[in-house]
Amino acid sequence: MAATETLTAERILEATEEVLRRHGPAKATVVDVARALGVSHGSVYRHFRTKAALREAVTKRWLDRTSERLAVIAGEETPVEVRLRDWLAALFEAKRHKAGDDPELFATYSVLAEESGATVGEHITDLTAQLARIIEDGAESGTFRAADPAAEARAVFQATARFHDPCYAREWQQPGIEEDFKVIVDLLIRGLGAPVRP
Amino acid sequence: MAATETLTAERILEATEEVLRRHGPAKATVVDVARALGVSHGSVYRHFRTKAALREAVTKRWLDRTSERLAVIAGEETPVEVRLRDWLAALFEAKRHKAGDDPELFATYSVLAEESGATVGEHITDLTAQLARIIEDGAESGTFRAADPAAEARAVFQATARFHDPCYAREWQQPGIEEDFKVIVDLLIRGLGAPVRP
DNA sequence: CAGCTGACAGATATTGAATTCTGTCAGTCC
DNA sequence: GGACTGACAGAATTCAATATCTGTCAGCTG
Repeated sequence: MAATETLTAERILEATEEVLRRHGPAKATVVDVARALGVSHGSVYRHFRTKAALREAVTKRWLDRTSERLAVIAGEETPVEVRLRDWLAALFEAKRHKAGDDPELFATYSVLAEESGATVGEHITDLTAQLARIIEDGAESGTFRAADPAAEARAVFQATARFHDPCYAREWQQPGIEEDFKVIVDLLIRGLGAPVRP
Repeated sequence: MAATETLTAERILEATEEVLRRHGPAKATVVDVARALGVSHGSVYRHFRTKAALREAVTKRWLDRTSERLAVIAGEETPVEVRLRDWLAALFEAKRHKAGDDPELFATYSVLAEESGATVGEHITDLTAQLARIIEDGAESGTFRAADPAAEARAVFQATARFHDPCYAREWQQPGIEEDFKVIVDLLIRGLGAPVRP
């Protein structure tokens, strides 16, 4: 399809996503990607030095989509304790939705993420920075008494790992998980120094 | 060794641990265990209905050893916020020590735990009950204002997963993990209603 | 006769030969 | 001459034959 257009990194990434969706992470080959694009696999290597680099780029695209959506929430003007809660809920909801909607594709991306340690690390740094911004805002407005927003952001992120780390994906569909989420987030927000919600 | 003694479940469990240590979870067979004991593998099946049951029993023994050690701390008479901190630190230290000391054996037991969902579930229920007791004590003494100690115990356990869940084992040796632990535990203890430590 | 053995059927794992894949590059085609 | 092809070497993966393991049970043994 559309073999007439010039071959770009973007088009290769799209084709790679499609091949991964179809074949899964174990069986998706560079030859498959080239075939889907109607080119020889040598051409793919002109844009990505290795198969690992190609997979890493696909992973980055996928992670960035979530980062961008969360950045919107982090930038809102709502009260910080509401904003923090919304942000964490949005992260949880995004992950749970992806995992529940198409478990196979989610498993595929989980494998990719496992491979691409550095890329995932950057993604986590990014998300933690968003959290730190919210906590800083809270410190300025007097809602939180944050001694070290960056450290507390990391703590909040890690303490809620159960609701965003793929290794817990199977638990996201269980009943009662919403309550678990609420109790942990309440504890953390109170720990940051905010008054308890009614 | 000691092939003259009668064959008991206990002796089989010991031999199984040894075989697992030697061969790893993938290659440890019932025949190996029987050979180590100097009996036929049919005899092993007299005490454990299946290989899975045998592995589950080994896993339970291993988990129970940790539970027992932690129960001692949970039962101490120290101030609750100190006791809670000590308990969580002991859990972290126990896991980290096992993982760092003999990574291969730890990986073996992680695989076993993965297989034995029910047994691990009971172990977690047990640990959470210990935590709940500490939080209840804190509520009685007025240090914590616990609305629902059982729920909060689960929350504290899950929020500190990074420091006891085997899926994070590789991070336990990294520098800075101690600080991460402290920030999360501080946040949780403050969230439970305790005053901040100096 | 209670506890154990060892042969057995079906399921699972191992092995090595044959295939497919990755990454390169000299050469082709606009 | 810059983008692309396709043949190639070595690495990684299949696949099927082969071996091992699990779980059972009739019969042995002390």
